[in-house]
Amino acid sequence: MTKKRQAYYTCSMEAALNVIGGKWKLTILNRLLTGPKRYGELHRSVKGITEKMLTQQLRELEEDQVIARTIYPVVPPRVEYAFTQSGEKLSDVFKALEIWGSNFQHRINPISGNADHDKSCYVLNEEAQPDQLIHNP
Amino acid sequence: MTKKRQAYYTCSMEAALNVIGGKWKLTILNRLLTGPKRYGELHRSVKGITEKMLTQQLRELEEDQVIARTIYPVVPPRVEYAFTQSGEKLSDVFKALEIWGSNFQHRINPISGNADHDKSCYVLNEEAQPDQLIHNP
DNA sequence: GGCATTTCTTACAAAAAAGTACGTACCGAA
DNA sequence: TTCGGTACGTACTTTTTTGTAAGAAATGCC
Repeated sequence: MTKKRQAYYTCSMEAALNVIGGKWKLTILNRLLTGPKRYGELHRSVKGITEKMLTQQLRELEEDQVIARTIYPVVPPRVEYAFTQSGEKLSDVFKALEIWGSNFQHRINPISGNADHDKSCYVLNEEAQPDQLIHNP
Repeated sequence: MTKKRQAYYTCSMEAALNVIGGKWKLTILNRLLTGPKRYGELHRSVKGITEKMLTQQLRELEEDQVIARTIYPVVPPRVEYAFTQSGEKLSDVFKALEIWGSNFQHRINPISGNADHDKSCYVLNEEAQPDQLIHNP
């Protein structure tokens, strides 16, 4: 999402989605939930992402003040990314998303457990119980 | 988002984002928060959206069982869209998004009030107070 | 000097999403 | 018989996003 990155929205939710949207943003932020991470760690952790994409998404998140970038003046370079105060507040959104998404998954695909669930993904402690199947009347 | 619409995800959040993501989804769902809406109503309400996009997004939301489509066999046709049970649960996510997005907006652009705020947007009753500005140390 | 390590850039190509423009069906009313 | 209103569908173009591949800087170590 090299998105327009406009500063004005007609709706707060759209603003939020612009920050969170994009193919890798949630996954990256997810990794940061367990604490600050180095560029390389993120790169290994978010599997499939290219360096270009990682850098780009991190820049955007930084621009949106969701994460902060700390450069240690060493060689080879060491750069760490961590949530800002504002970014940490996103955890509420994450929790809601996680709960709903979990239910959604169970509904769409009730058989498969979490067989191929990404272990490095943030998961709620509380068991998010799948709700019953909804049948179209 | 004619997205891949894959059924398996490694992360519930990604699943959720796939349902919610896309340029118009949130806006459309937002409108449905105040009750079932007809196709035409949505078209007028979600300003800027084309009929093709509206139809497409509605189809995807329906496919994901977030909304339900009711056809009344009359002429001219009357079609209504409404949240499913599952879709209604998204309101938690909306609330979290709305709160966070609102704070985000105030932080990014603290001066402008809600001058050009879309009146047909769902807004929380409770005042979402902007948090203080965060300065990069 | 040449190499390794880490964190990025940049130019270019491919894929995905969104937009444009126009067409269709239905049936009652004029 | 043509027209109006509603809810779409479809072919094609444009824009946006993502991916590929390569390079670059800084410095300690062999």
